[in-house]
Amino acid sequence: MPNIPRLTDFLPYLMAITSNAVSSRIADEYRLRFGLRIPEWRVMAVLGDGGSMTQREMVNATVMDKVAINRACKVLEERGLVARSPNQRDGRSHHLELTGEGRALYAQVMPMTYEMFERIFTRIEPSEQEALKTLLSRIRDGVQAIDQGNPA
Amino acid sequence: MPNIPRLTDFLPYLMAITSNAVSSRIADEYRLRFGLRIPEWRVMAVLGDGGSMTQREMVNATVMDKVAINRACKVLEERGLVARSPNQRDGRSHHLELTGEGRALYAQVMPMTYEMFERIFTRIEPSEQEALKTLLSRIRDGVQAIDQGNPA
DNA sequence: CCCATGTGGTTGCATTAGAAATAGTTTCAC
DNA sequence: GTGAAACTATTTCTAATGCAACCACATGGG
Repeated sequence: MPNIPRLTDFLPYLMAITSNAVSSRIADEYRLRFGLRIPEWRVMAVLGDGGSMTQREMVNATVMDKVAINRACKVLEERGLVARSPNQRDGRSHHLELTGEGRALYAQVMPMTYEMFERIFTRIEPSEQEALKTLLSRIRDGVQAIDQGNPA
Repeated sequence: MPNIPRLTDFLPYLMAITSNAVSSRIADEYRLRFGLRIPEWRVMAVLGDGGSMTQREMVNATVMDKVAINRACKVLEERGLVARSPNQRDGRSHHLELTGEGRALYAQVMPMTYEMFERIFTRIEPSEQEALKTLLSRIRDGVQAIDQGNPA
């Protein structure tokens, strides 16, 4: 049986520092070139992909906090990248979508994102990338299985 | 050629949310049972594993910020889990090590850590865990290769 | 219709993380 | 030996993150 793990051999730690390295590398690039932070980029990504949606729908589509979504939307709205329109079905929420300017930026941001990703993951074969995705998904399942037993 | 990635299919995003899920699950457990936060646990882990060392050595041994190390050490010292002793060779720094009480807590914390890890990763075969480690290491290499070209 | 309850969104507050500035110490060239 | 430059640790300041309370509207039961 494996004994007490060294920190530098402990998977949750390795995942944290690796994810952090990747994220902050990409985040620097976004801020530098587009003045976008990660939450704002994520909102643009879901709106660019999914079209018009409410904040709640964005929360469901991502694992982001509703406050993070709200703040990101507010910033993007002030920059004229996102527009709100009333929701007839529910007066509490609005439909949000990219403006023309927003779509123009989206068209710039996404290729850069993909290029950035390719540079970092050049040496990782596509098959390995797929394997990693399913592995990560299974790990999330493992966490969730425990959360079921120990609801916060 | 793959086109613009969906957020929910974008590896850096998946890594971030997965790592976050794992970390916060473990962090809750630490805080609940031992009143330790992640940085404090990490310091205990390296001291428990490596014996006496300076803060700078801890910074090198982990990827943690020097401020985070310093704050964690201060908290642990105030709780009597870690002790400082002067460094004859260099008056700027101290040697830090676990006290008896610190080692006692370490002996409790580490098995719990490992048990927690096993619960989350039950369904991930040891061979897959190893594969994941090397994959993460290669991804870090990829980030570093870019940082070389674009020094901050 | 009216009240109780639930939900989307917003704001405020506390916690955390990191960058920049500071103090004290060492090292090295001269 | 002295002064400049570099380094360890610490403090301070600012930005980011997440939680909890809150408001406005919606829904369902009486």
